[in-house]
Amino acid sequence: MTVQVGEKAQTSTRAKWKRATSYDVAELAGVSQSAVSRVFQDGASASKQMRKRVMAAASKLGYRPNAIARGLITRRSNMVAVVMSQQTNLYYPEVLVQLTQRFSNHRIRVLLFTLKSEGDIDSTLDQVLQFRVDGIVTAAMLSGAQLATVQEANIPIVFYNRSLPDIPSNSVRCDQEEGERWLVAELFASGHRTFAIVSGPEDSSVSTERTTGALRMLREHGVDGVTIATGDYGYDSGRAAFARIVDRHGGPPDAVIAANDVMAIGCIDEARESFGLNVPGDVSIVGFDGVGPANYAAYDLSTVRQPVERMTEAAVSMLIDRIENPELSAEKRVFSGERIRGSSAEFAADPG
Amino acid sequence: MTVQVGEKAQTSTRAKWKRATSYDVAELAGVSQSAVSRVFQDGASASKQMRKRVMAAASKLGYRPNAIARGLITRRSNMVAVVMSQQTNLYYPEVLVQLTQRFSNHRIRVLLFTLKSEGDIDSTLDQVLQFRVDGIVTAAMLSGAQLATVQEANIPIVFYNRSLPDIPSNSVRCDQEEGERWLVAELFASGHRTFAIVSGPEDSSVSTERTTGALRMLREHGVDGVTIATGDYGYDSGRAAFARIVDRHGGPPDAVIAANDVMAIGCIDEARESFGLNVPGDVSIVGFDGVGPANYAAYDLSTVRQPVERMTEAAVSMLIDRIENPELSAEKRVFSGERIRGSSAEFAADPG
DNA sequence: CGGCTCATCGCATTCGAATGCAATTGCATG
DNA sequence: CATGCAATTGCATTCGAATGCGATGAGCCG
Repeated sequence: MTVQVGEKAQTSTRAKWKRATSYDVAELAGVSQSAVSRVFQDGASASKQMRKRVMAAASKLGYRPNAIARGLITRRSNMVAVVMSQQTNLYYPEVLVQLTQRFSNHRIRVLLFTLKSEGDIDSTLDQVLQFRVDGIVTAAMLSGAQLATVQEANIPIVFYNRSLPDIPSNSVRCDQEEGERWLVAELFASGHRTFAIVSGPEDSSVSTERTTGALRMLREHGVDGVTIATGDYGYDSGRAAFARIVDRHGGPPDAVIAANDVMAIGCIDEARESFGLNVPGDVSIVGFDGVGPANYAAYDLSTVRQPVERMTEAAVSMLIDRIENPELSAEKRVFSGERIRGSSAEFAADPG
Repeated sequence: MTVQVGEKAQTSTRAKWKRATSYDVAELAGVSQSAVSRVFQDGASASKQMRKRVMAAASKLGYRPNAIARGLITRRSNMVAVVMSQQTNLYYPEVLVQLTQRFSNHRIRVLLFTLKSEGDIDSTLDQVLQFRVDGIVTAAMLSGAQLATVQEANIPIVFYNRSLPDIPSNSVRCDQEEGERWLVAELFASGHRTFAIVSGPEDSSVSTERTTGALRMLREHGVDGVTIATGDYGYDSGRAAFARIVDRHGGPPDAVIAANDVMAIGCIDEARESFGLNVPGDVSIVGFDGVGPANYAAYDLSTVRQPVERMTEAAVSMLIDRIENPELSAEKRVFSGERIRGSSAEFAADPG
């Protein structure tokens, strides 16, 4: 091992390979290690002069409490796991940003786990458990056995935008079905009679909820034989889906219901560019989510916006409650989406 | 403390408030704790039958090695910090997703830190250091003092899309200036003579690089008196900026150079909707990044795409190299952006 | 059959901070 | 001045896994 000092500017005079510990600080300050520990805690008792001496020594050594060691003894890592499928973050980055910042306000850090698709949670879950996170927010579905594993480990968990029916578990979600029902109702009320649906990936529970919600409402209105094309939530898949729909349907339907905004935008572009159709004149197109591009003037989607602010706030406070109060019983919070009447679909005039 | 058992279904017969430790497993298996530890390590020596006995006991107890405790003794947390400004993730979620997945392939987890703007790193950096991460990828600028702090703590750090001139540090970035110079060159070659720039937030170093890059090239072509409007990388700010530009310029310039795609899209919509202008007939608009919406048919931006795949791959492997090999000297990797000739700007015909 | 090597295993210690308990001090009160 | 109470402080232990070292045993060779 070559001794290589002085190459880099050492701000401090002590060239240290090891980071300073509370013992080092204690020694320099001439106090006990416990004292150092207490100075760096919130509610601990330490005199003013003690604080001063310790802080002086600490800053001289560049000491920072070791969160790992602290976590070991306190059994609190101050980390939560956020589990997301790739899509969730790609098409809804606000969710992650807001979760992170809200947790951070509570001095909690986010350990991020992303999944290629909602399928491969198993190995991920194992990792989550190994890191002894204080809690979990998951935007991916878990099987009953997986949930049991988590509960056995006594780790509070909050489901984001999914919920396990009949199982007591904490969840925060947007009412996908209600949103779809409104969209369908508006479309139907304004005269649309033939419909097509662009669904998301098969393993996306959100897509399933939206699709079945729309289908159910359509059936209630006596609409059957709805063409369904599957996409992957991406723009290109939306365009391809629209083309397939026209093909299978033998022309454009009155309305296309896409499982998210990005695919809806894809549909609009395909309708306009490849088929020379007028949106919403020839075909109405609606989406779901209320993401940024839905507002772009070229699209101005009719959609349902998820109240991300309130949902993330709810998820964070719910999880923190469960962390501090493990015996709290389960709770499910369901938010209605915000109904947005854009110009991508012909809706009846706003009654309001 | 009320004893409250049986409320929830306990899958296992042992109602445990504490998670199983390696000692518990050792006891049940009738071996030493060291043996358990070794079975759960990669390169450690343990006989086949030992493995079997220990694994049996472990799975019976639902044992999982405690990554926190392991991190304390090995001085490796197997976590890296990813520091991002809000914008980076909102307008470029791929970066985070890819970093996370690539690290995860190396059994490394991502601890996420988001900043409202690039300004408030100080408090964040302190947190990063407390968690004893093995390394840092930062998409936010650090001051010299901050970098010194990190280096003193012996934590490898890789800058993503920023670099400190004259300071040896690891960085991976896209050549913003080169990209802007190409855009300007194309615009100039195709006859544009009056220009405006929509810059990003003042504290975004990426925006600064792009803006000054464009300005420099313009000046080299003898163009002066360029109108500059400031945005915040968001769509609405792009629209507002365009309006201000027209106002100050007394009509639309030949070309608008936006610091990112989203603002470029905002400019296009404002030009078309509010001013009835033709893009690119009346005004050419270019962006930067190559994000998803840049491809939408309604916009089809001329832009420079960042090679995110290669950049994240480079950042991850560079950081891991430094973690495993701390004495490696600094390295800067600069990638050229991919030049995209969309239809949002009138470019001379592709020579290729 | 003796001696040797090598794989395997257990013992004891270590990582760095938190905390219960006891000792000490300071301060106010009677 | 004696007593009581509360605030500080230090000692010793604890959290859970990793690891150097020595002990044991198996297997191999001569």
